[in-house]
Amino acid sequence: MSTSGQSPYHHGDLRHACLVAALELLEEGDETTLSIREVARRAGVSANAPYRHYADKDALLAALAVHGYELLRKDLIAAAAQDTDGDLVAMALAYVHFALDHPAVFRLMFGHPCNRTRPDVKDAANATSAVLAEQIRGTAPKAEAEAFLLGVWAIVHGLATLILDGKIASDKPRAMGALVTDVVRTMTGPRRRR
Amino acid sequence: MSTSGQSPYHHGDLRHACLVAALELLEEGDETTLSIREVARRAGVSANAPYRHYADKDALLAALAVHGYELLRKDLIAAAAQDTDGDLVAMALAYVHFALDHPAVFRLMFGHPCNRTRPDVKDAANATSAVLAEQIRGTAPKAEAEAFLLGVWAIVHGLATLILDGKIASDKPRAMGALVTDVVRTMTGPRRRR
DNA sequence: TGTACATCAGTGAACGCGCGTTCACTGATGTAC
DNA sequence: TGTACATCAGTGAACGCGCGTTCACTGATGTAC
Repeated sequence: MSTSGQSPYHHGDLRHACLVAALELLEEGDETTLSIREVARRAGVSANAPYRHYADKDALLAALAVHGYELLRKDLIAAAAQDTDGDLVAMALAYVHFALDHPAVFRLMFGHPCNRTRPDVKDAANATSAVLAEQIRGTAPKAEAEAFLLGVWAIVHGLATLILDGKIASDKPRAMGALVTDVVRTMTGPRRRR
Repeated sequence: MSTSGQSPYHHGDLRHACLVAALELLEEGDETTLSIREVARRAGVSANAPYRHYADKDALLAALAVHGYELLRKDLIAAAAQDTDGDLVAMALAYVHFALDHPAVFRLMFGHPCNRTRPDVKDAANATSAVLAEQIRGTAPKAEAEAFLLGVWAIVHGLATLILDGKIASDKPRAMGALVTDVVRTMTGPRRRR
């Protein structure tokens, strides 16, 4: 495997290059602008070369989703280390920031059918939500552990998607981070005057 | 405008028929299976007839989104009447049920670019979230009204999308409705032992 | 160290497909007189 | 009540497009002897 030479007939690591190109495409637009042909173009390779490494388009999408779940999982683990006991703010921020940083990947990860059909994607998804679940359970009131877990997940996921879809405006001087912090504190903190 | 006759050259209400056909298509699959040509086929009309009523495909999608927002708004208003003071369960259930009953429309309403570009869609979206906001504000603790509003919206929207995307399993005997009720009560009710 | 050969990772051309959209057109409708 | 005509709402054929995917192929690589 040598990458030297003027016109390398062998690419070197086309599998990875395809993944990177596909991620670039997703960052630029949405899932509909992603095609095997464009990925091949970006990788500087003929239109059918990617088929050496991905059985079909679905396989490439699945690989992207798996990659996304791994990234998110790492972010969540790093954030969990910052959250002191009883506080879930750092994790919530990590979740929302991931969505804002990789909108199309995030949508692919949660909306695409490959989540239902591909075992590898399901595994990656489960591994990621396990991190989330463990951290949330650590701060949950004992009697309502299950509902609290789903509630917090729904809050961070809901905030992420609503912001992503422009339903929660950011035209205020207040930053998104402050907003997320506020909401999470309000909904998970001790309830005050009704 | 007569619908009698053996082979009506004039359809009668093709505008509406297109909308209905498009909704059917969305219920059956996802947004990618929706095409002007298929809509025309369903309506029993030539491939370009819909262009009499919708400028282009985007206009049709926008009309679908607007229709979806109006349906959701009506559901929310009906639910609001059922919610006694301080309780948001009926509205939460209405929101989630709408998403489960019309998954593709729901995704279109929140994920599609026409939400950002089409003023009519934005108006419909605002009218719908206004209903939500008014009802939630009525039960919000005074000092945290804004954060509480976003928090509750995030919970219902998060639950809806997570369930829709199969992230929250329904294989337990426990019904989705009970789950949603539980989560909403837990997250909005008085906080107990930590 | 050199060579034959299996294997791997690409190429280039071609396929069929369904799509969005446009064009020139025609059949039906309703209104003015 | 009858007729000319503008207008509306469809038709049918065609366009170009980019796509996913397959095919037979070739250049490069590495390994056995």
